[in-house]
This record gives sequence, C-alpha cells and structure tokens, in this order.
Amino acid sequence: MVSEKQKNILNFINIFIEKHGYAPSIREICLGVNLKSTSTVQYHIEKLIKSGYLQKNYKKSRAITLNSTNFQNKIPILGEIAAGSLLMAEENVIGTVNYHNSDNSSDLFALSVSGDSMIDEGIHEKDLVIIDKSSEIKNGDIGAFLINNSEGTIKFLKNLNGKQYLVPANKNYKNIPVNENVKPIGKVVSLIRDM
Amino acid sequence: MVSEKQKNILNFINIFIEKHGYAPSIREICLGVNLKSTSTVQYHIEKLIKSGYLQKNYKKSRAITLNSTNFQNKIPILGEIAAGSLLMAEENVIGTVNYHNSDNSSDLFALSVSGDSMIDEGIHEKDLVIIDKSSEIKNGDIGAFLINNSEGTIKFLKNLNGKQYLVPANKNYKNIPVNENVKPIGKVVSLIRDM
DNA sequence: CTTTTATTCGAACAAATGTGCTAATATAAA
DNA sequence: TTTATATTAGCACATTTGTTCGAATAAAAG
Repeated sequence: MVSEKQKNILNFINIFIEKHGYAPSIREICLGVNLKSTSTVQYHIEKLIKSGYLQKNYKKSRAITLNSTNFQNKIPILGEIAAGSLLMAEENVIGTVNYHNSDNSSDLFALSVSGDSMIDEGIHEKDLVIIDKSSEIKNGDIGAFLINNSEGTIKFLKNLNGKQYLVPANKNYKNIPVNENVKPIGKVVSLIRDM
Repeated sequence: MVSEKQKNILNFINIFIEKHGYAPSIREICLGVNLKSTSTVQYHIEKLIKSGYLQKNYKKSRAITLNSTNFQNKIPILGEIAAGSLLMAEENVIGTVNYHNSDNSSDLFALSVSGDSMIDEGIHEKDLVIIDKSSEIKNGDIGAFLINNSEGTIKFLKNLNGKQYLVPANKNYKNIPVNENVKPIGKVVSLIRDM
C-alpha cells in the first residue's frame, strides 16, 4: 500500500516540521529524500494523501499537514482486569499514553505490570505493556492472559511436548498449562518504562 | 512596545495555524487584519520578531513560527552517537517517537540501545531509551555517557568509596571510573521496547 | 515475450509569495 | 508650530513554489 519511498517522505516531512515548525516545500522534499524531480514527489504526495497519511491545501505553499492520528495515538491505560472481560469503560481508564502506531490503534491498550514473573525478560513491576487485542499470540510470543476469569497475567506462550503453557521468565514461578481457564487477551507489542 | 495592530496580527497568526496547521502568507495576514499593503504587514512582522514573539525564515513562504507555545511531544530518535558530540542534524535522525511529556521536550531525544551491559536492569538490545539532556544524572540514576569522545553507553552512576563509577547491570562487565574521558549526556528518563 | 503498472526525470509555465523602494498620513513629542 | 516617529499604502521585481505534460526506465503481471 505504502512504498518505502513514501514512508521515507512521510518521515522526512515529520522531522522537518518538528525541526522548523513549518512544512517543507516540494523541492525541499526532493533534496531530503534524494529525488531529482518535483513531479516525482508530487506523485508520492498524491499517494500518501489517498492513503490518508497527509492532507494538502491545493496551490498553497508549504500547506502539507500530517494526519496526526497516524502518529499520535493516545491509547487507554487500564488499571485492572475485571472479571470476565476487559472493562474499557472510562471508569477503568487510569490514564493515556501516546503510542507511535501507524495502523488502526483501536485494539490497543496499556496495562500496568504487577509482579515479577517476567523479570528475566526485563519486564518490571510498574512497566506499561502495550497490548494488541487483535494480534494473535503465537508460540514464543509474550501475551496477556486472563486466568479463571479473574486474574490477568503477562507470560510467554510456549509449546512444550505438544502442549501449550504460559511460561514465566522467573525461576521462582511455574509453568501454567493452557486450558479452558486461560483466555488470551492479546499480544504484548511494546513496553514503556518511566524512571 | 507592542501595538494593538501587532497583537491583532499575532492573534491572527495563532488562530490561523491552529485552524490550518500551517502559517499564513503575508497577503493572507493582510486580509485577516484588514491591511491593504503587504509591506505594512512586513513592517509589523519585523517588530514582532524583534520583540521576540515570532520567528521567521528569510525568503521562505509560510515560514513564520510562534515563539510562545511549543506543544510538541515528538522527539527525535538518533541512530548513533558520533565522535565528540551528539549529531542531531536531520541526517542522523532515523525516526521519531511520541513521548508523553507536557514540559519542554526540546532537550529530549531517544537512543537505540546496543549491547547487554544493562541487561539485569531489564534494558535490552534495541530498546529505545529516552534521554533528557537537561536532567542532571545523580547518584543511583541511569544515565547516558560518552566515553573517550567516541563511544556512547548507558550505565548506572554510583558513588563507591568516595569515587564515582559507571556501573553496569551485568556481571560480565566492569565498573568504569569516572574521569575526564567520561562525559555525561543526560539522564535516562524512560524506556520503550517494541516487540 | 508482451503488457501493465509503478517510479523517476526534465522542462516549462503560472501562480503564490517575500522583498525593496518611495510616498502619504497620522500620531506623539519638542 | 515644527520635528520626529509610527503606521499605512502602492507598485515593481525577483524568487519560491505548485502544477502540468511528456517521456524514459524499472518492476511486476499476464
């Protein structure tokens, strides 16, 4: 859908605006991404507009604006996992965090980590893990799971001797066999730690 | 110092940028504040620049930026630390990341972690660490340092027997005494890991 | 292979835009 | 009043900038 060159252009515009406070001209983009012709840049700009990444005001100079939703997605931080399902109602949202995601981010949310069962993977207490509800948890991935409809946990999902287990990254904890009491919530796609 | 007309222009520019995402041209300001001549606007713009309210890039269109409110929360990701200093020129910026920071974010940047000297603190290879250049690295903090003007590193700063050391979080690495070859870059204030 | 699609370049053109200059008017100060 | 300063206007000019058209090349598809 979006080629490497187009990502390149998007990134350049992003950085340029960040640095200068105003958008680059077509010719400045030419220089920035190593293209010789303004019409080549026009060509890519058109594509990026149709893909929804950019907006542009016809015939006005430096009138490119980024569709900020592509870069500045605020996703909810959930305080706890309630019985049965994830309550994403406003009452349970304890904050928001910006996450750099160009895709649809409606399936993303953040959880505050409690416990030290993943300490050997560098996942600490109070870290924020970003979870994608629509991303399947595959063998070897770290995922968020709901156990007995009550307790939420972050673990590796691993195949051992043909059976699936939730595997911690801490010798003091045991593997948990995956059965009907273990429900996958989503894959852990990112981690944010504030110090 | 600043006349009513100049406040008027300042306000118009402010609203225009808010609405369109880019700055107005001189002639658009003319229309917006009921002035017939572009040179009149130029006259006021000059004054506003000297008074410190605006910045403008010579001979570039729509290149007016406001000095007052910088509400940016995107910070650059630097690809590498070059000899002697941090090169934050556009060529070295390999991307941007949103960081939830309401303060002035001009002193923030991100570095991609290489090596495993902080593995026991859960700081992994390819993690992004957010570094605040203006935040002093105190005893016990994790900071970014430049060693021998060539190598960048992330370490604890600790006081041992009255001397300062860069202390890794990995038994396979040794403490590094802080001397004139060790220059502090900034405090590590956050960590972001994509999986 | 041929055809289609994607990408790139170059050149020319029209419009938008910033700048420079002079002059006129208003306002404040002496 | 005279003088100085601030403000406004009009016009011409050079540059920047966006747009358009045609053509060449590369990559992918049939």
